[in-house]
Amino acid sequence: MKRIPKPSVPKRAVTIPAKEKRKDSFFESVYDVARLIPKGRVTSFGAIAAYLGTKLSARMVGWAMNAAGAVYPPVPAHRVVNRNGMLSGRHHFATPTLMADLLKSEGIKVKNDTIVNFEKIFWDPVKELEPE
DNA sequence: GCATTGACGAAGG
DNA sequence: CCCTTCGCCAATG
Repeated sequence: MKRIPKPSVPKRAVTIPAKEKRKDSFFESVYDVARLIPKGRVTSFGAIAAYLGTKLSARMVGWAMNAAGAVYPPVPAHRVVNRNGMLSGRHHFATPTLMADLLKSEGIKVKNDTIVNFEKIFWDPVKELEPE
């Protein structure tokens, strides 16, 4: 059992626009969207950030993902890659190959640490998920 | 408390 | 077209 390096889950909401008070914290929103990613599909940090209205803070999404492995329920962080479709976060998994392996298990082809047909399986929360 | 970094992204040179 | 810089916000040193 590997010890999780502390969730460091922020108790406070980040600088989300007040109208987006749907979640208590920015991280929570990120996890929620990430869990909504259909199997065999992937999305990018920027897409999630854009859905949350903080597209300029795409880095925060990545940071949230870092803590994602410590939250519950587990977040399929392996389905989240950068805008390039590269497995930028694979190095943060238990093993460098875990992320690619998980993606392959879902039918996603990974070539040279990059998702094949990234644009085809790209899942954009802004498009797929309609604002209430 | 200030400086640096970070699973990003868009813009500028 | 490739490389560099800025922005964003939070965490860590």
